[in-house]
Amino acid sequence: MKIKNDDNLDFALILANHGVSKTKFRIHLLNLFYDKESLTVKEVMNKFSNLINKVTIYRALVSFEEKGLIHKVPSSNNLIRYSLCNADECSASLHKHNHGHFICNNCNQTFCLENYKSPDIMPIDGFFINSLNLILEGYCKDCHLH
Amino acid sequence: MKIKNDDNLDFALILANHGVSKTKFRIHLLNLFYDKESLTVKEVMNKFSNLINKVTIYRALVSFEEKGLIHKVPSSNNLIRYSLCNADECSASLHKHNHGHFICNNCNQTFCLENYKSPDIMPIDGFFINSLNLILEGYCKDCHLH
DNA sequence: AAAATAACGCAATTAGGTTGCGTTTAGTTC
DNA sequence: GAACTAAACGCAACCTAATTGCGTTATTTT
Repeated sequence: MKIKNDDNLDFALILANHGVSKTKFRIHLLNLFYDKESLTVKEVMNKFSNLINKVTIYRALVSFEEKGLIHKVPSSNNLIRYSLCNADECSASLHKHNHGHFICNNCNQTFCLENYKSPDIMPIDGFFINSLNLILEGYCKDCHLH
Repeated sequence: MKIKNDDNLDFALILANHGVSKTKFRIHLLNLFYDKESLTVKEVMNKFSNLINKVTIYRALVSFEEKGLIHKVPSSNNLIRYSLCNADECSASLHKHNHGHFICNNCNQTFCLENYKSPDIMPIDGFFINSLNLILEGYCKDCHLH
């Protein structure tokens, strides 16, 4: 289950525990990830009303990823998309969700599909698996009628 | 199972049956897809020794996709990647594979993981699903030792 | 509080992907 | 199979996402 930020989490503390600098921007960015299923750089820029330089966003996302806070989500629309790691399923080197994610081909929003279960990760000879993602794509309700 | 081109397939005929022009390039391109699990534009360019203009490749891929010959495969490295449709599982509007695909984060090669089974597609209210992909990422044997 | 380290913003650059248009090739009709 | 139509092709230019370098500012460490 996704943790909501009405749990009154201390985002600065979470950053510290992961060895990430506690700048105002990065605290707010982490907060964002607890609200949204997944985010692209563009979405983050919009959330900050374009007041934050895009380079800063790119570097913060890379830093979060390196420290195991977030992980990339594959998609067909060639945009880098990140999602929050959850302690139950993600480790520093192995990322997964137990459910599928739906990405709208029009508005690019992402939704959790709890009904779609991901298979468990099992080792396979010759492959060093870092992540497992079950990706569904199509159109969400709002975009279907366009 | 993946059909191999030692089945002596008539690629020109397959193109014709899908309403795609049978140019020399497109016949060879389709042939390529029967050899390789999935392809990016870059990989196609290399296969043709950069003799084919990239625009031609992009447009051929879009055409193949529109006519239901290939479909996009999501990945985290923001590259457009296509894979051959198989008649068993893909229709014009709904694409899936019954097994997972492994993408190497280093060499970008793709491998079928038949041991990983994709869940069946089931309709969900408010979502119009076009594709389902089970994506595993990491490093292949060759790239792990770098 | 001072020194060391990392984040930030700006400008410039790279790279994947797209568009317009004139030319060539494939498909169609007689 | 010659003439016409439609689509594919190649080139140049363009767009947008992502990256790099570097001087400045903020954070972390001691």
